[in-house]
Amino acid sequence: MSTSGQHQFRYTQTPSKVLHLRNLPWECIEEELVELCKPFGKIVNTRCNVGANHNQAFVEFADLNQAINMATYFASSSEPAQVRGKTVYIQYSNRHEVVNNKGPGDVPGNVLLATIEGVEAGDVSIDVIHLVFSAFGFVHKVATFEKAAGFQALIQFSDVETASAARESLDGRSIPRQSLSPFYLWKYLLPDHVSSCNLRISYSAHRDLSIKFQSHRSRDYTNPYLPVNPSAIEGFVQPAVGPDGKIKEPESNVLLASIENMQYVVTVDVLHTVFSAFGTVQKIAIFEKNGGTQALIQYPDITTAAVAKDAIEGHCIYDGGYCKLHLSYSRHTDLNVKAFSDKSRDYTIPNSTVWQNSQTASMFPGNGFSGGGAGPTWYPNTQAGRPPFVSGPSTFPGQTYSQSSVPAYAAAADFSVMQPGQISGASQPPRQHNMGPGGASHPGQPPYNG
DNA sequence: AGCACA
Repeated sequence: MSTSGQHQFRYTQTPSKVLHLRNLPWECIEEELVELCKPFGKIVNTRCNVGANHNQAFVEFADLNQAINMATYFASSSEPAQVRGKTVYIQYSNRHEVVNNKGPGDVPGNVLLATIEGVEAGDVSIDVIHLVFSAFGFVHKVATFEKAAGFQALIQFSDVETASAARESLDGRSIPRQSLSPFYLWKYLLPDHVSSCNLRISYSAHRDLSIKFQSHRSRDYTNPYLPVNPSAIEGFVQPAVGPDGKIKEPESNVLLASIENMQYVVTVDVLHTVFSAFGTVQKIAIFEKNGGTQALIQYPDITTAAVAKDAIEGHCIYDGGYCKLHLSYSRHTDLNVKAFSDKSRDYTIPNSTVWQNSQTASMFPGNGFSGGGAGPTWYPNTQAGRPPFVSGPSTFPGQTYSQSSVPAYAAAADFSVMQPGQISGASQPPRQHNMGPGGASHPGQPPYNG
């Protein structure tokens, strides 16, 4: 002690919340440092493998007193600090913060930067990106763009934790060619010519993306009132003006859906699922007209209706061309429907407990995607001739192959998103407000409740 | 065993 005191005397150390550690085992890892240091306080940063021998490190504590605690403890302890049996020498660093080896893309934030490798910008739609990332939590905004690195997207989550979970699970993975969603709309995620589609994900320095328009390049799922950029929508799904220059119908917050080739029963629940992908559905009414089935779907605003209309128009609810949807704007602006019947719903009436349970969580098309490629793919025409939805909500197809709870993306080679019906939330009101397609929540994260 | 720079 007196000798070491003399050494200390030669190298006068002013206390710092950064400690310098030396004589560490070669290529000591962060976890080993943390193990050694965390009893003394909160570690905010580390830097390992410093020096020619890779046997030095820096540890930064949140508080100076924590560093002092550690330094003085080992200075007077008969048991030296050790890592893997090697004595570690600890002093105050002559620096006051750790600058670590993390690049800018490694600094956690709530916005992710995804580079989608091996695709052209037009190959992966913003809806697919939204679907994939929504498995981890509510996606606030998405912006896509092309850079030298390729096709990229910024995905904004509520918080760092959600973004980190998504990054951990998705970085280096591929977007699967098709999901197992029974909803044809979300079944084929990639065009045929795309052979692989790797995701490289880092953190963006952005905290809040500025989205000017809802378009095929950018979406703000928190703001249904954001105007749709007509030029950006153009060529995305359906131009609003026909080739014959026909005057487009006046927009409305209520959509009229005609269901063509309705080989299977289309229930209010099914429509709610499909249309909720674009925003809050307020009311639905199903009726017969001219021997066909039609439905009115009411959104709170025109913008949401416009986005939904453009995205869904001409798509089929089921694979095989079944239940093809044709959409137009209704002249209605506020439907007068029964709160709960087999042909209508008013979701704006709170606490309609009769149907609430079936509405919560189990109604997202994105949830159908799963199983690491191993789960059964659901086709309406393989259900032993039985129409899929006749028995009501409990036979929602996503639940027909529900398995035990699996963490999202647990499978080795493919996507594995939790199954519908596994999100607990029987007490959640049906307010999957502004959820995009596949607005599934990660386990432990309740659906967004605006 | 004695302070990094990406």
